This record gives sequence, structure tokens and C-alpha cells, in this order.
Amino acid sequence: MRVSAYFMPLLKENPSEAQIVSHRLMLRAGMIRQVTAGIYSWLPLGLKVLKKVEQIVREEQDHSGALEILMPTIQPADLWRASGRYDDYGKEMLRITDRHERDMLFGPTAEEVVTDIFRNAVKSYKDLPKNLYNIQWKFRDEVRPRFGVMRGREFLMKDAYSFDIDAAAAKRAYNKMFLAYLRTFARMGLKAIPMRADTGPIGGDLSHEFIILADTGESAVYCDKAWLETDVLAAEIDPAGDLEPFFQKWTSLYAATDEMHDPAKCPVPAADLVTARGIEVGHIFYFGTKYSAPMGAVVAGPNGESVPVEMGSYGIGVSRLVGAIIEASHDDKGIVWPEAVAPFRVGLVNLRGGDAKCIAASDALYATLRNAGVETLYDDRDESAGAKFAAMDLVGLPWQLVVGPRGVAAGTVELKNRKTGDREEISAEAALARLTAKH
RNA sequence: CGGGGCGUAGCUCAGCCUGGUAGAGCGCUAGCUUUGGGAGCUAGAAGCCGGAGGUUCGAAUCCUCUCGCCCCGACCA
Repeated sequence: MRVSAYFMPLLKENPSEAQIVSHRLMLRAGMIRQVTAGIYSWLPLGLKVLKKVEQIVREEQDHSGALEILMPTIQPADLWRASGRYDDYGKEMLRITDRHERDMLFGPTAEEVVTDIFRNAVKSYKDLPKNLYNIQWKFRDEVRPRFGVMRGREFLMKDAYSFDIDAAAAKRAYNKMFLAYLRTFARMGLKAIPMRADTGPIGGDLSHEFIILADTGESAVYCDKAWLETDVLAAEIDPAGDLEPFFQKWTSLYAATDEMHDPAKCPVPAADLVTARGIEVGHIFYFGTKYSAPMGAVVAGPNGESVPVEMGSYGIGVSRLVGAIIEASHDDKGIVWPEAVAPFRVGLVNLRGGDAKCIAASDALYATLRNAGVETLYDDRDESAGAKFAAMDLVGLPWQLVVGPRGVAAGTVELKNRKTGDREEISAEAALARLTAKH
């Protein structure tokens, strides 16, 4: 993509309303614009990242055996009356009345809708287990939205719902999601640590929060420092196999949120305990028959008896992750995108937008990169060199390929790694070989 | 939901206390000169001073009401 043809309104100064770094950088890099409190439009650059995050989430859900569906944003109040949550949910639920005076709502979550789908379609234990997920916009009318997309009122969430015949099967479903979550966040370059959590208003008896470490995180967390050296992607895991040993392994290391942590009872010696800030990016629950019983989601068991299904729900804040990734990966110049979610892999910079030789060399590199399928943002504007460097650092693409008069004369380009800052003056061929290599 | 702050040009802000023709920097447009880390000069365009009432000869400025946004706390993917 040529910058001259793109829509990427950069801001030189920090907008006054943005206080935390991810919010500032998302606004400055032209990823989002606020429409009203807690509600954002996603501009091309931001949308590209959002879709990459979404796709990784989708791939890992599919890999675990979950099935994608799409449920509506607007739901009828009657379903929530049936589960008993319509009155309980309070003002966080945005309530709407349609033209027929029917009570509707903008869904903050979808347990009721998915349970309704399930109960109407599944009648036998032979059709279990099932796990249905969707990636859809949710709305929670937070009293105080803040931190940009990290805590918006409208947000994109992946929510999955498992249905099983008994508690043992439900635990297997829980384990699948548990491991899928570890893989999902690791693929995005994040260190996400599962922490035993309160089940809160959703209820039930087993729950984990997935928290990534970032200096600007909203809550204090404590964990065994061994967590920082673990590589969850290294383990080859068959999601259809027995996952309990993996679950045991990954939950044996100490990790706790502020409210669950008791220094007096902490089993980890102080020297091995990491105290950090964290951002919650996922939350999984096993809650048994909390919804299936009141909503009549029952199946025939092996002996013909009616059994309410055992359920769990599993959420990932997809739009929040975009902000969280920036919180975890930035420097004083701007964003430092992990390769897997970077909006473009390479930023091609022509330092002399008005110079024929530089234009020819840059155009040729751009064409080669495009033909090789390398996502490239090509800054072809006639701006000063400093302005282009600053813009490219702000946007934070993993690689910068710089074409200037010096290099054109010498037959070289400069390849810069955004994360390390390392620069090399190498031939265009060598640079292309590097950028088109498998990664 | 308690406490606080702020609404003036696209962005960051001054002006308000003490009422008297609406300002700066950046950005934008045009031209010239520049060109390896947010260039310089010249000329321009750009505002219902968040909105509504009021006080006054006169309101960005004083008063009342209202809307919006942000921050701290309690709550949350």
C-alpha cells in the first residue's frame, strides 16, 4: 500500500483525552477515532490489526474443535427473563424498545441466545460434546469507559460456549479452551498467564483469567518467575487427546491476581516471585447447569432420562487485545508490532520523494515485495526524511527498508529492525531475500 | 455511582480573574529554497469561543441551566 493512497491520519501531538500509551499511540498512528465515550471507529490501519488478531483467535478456536457461528448484536429481553438475568444485569445492559414496544437489548454476552439455539436443536447425549463460538460486537454500558479500546463500551469479543453431558466431559471442554487460549496469546507475541479467578456473577466453580504482563496494566499480579521462561508453543498438543496433564502442568506454577494473592500464604519464595502489572485479555468459566437448568436445555442421556447439559463459557477481548499488545510492546518512538499481528510486515521508505532515481529504485522494490506477497507499506510521499522516519517508527512495522540517494549511488538499501533498532546497509537483493524468507 | 477537571482553528493550547474588533505553535494551501531522524522563508485559508437563557450600551470573559469529554475511586472481556 502506498501511503499517498492510504488513509492513515497521523497525529504529531498527543490528543488530550488519551492518557495511556496504547490509546495515545492508536490515535496518533491513525488506527482509531473516538465517536463518543467508549465507542470507536476503526480506520484502515487499526482494522488490519484487529482482523489479524481476530484471525489468530479464530484459527485456535477451530483447531480446538469449536465451531464458529454468528449471533446477533440485538437480543430479545424475554430470553434474559427466562434465565433470570434480565433484572440482575443492571444498568450495564443497554435496553432498547422496538417499534412494537417490545423490550430488546444490545447483547453484553450471549449465554441466553446460544442456550436457546442449543435446546431447540440438540436432544440427545449422542450429539455431544459441542462447542459453539462467535466473534461479535458486544455492548456493556460501563459507568466509566476509559483507556481507549482497552475498556470501551462497545467491544469485539470472541465468546465460546461448551455443552457436555456430565462434569467430567465439561472439564475436558474447559481444558481444550484453556490450552487454546495459551496458544492464542503466545502466537500474538504475548506472555499470557492463567490465574485462578473468582467466578463472579456468571457463577460456577472453575474459572481462570488470562492476564498479560504490561507495565501499564490495570491490576497488580504475582507469579512464579518460571512463568516468564515458559514457551507454550513448544509443546505439541493434540486437542483430541487427554489434556489434563497439560492443564495440571500449566496451573501448577503459582500465579495470582491482587485479590487472590495472600503474601502470608504464597508458596513461592520472594526471590522467585514476580510482581507486575497485568491486563486481563481472556476469561474462562465452567458453570455447570446455571443456564441449562432454568432454560430447559436438556438432552436424553444413555438411559433415556432428561439431563440438563453442563456448560462453560470462554471469552477473549479481541478489540482489547489490540490495545493490550501495544501496552506490552512499544517504546518512546511508537508502537513495536509483533510480526504476527503487524498491519504490514515492511515499511518501505523513499527518503527523496522527488528524486527520479530514488523513486525508480523504491518502485522496483515495492513491486518485488508485492509480488512476493510481503505486506508492504510504501511511504512514497515527498516529505522530509525526518518526518518519514518518525512516522514509520510511530506506526511500528517490524521492518523498515530505507531507500535514499546515498544508498542508490552505492547500490545498497538500509534494512532496519524496529524492535532492536539494528540497521544494515546491504544490497537490495540481500534485503529482499531476508524479507521474503519464511518467518 | 461518589469526587474532581476541561470544552476557544484539524491538533496542542493562550486569552477569562479585571467585559470593549478572536490569538500563538504545529498541521493545511500556494510559491521558492532545502533534503539520511518531525526543514527554512514568503503569502494565504481556516472559529456561532460546546449549547440555551440571563445581566450589560457591549459577553469567549460575569450569572443560571444544560450537553459533551477526561481523570481518581468503586465495578468490568
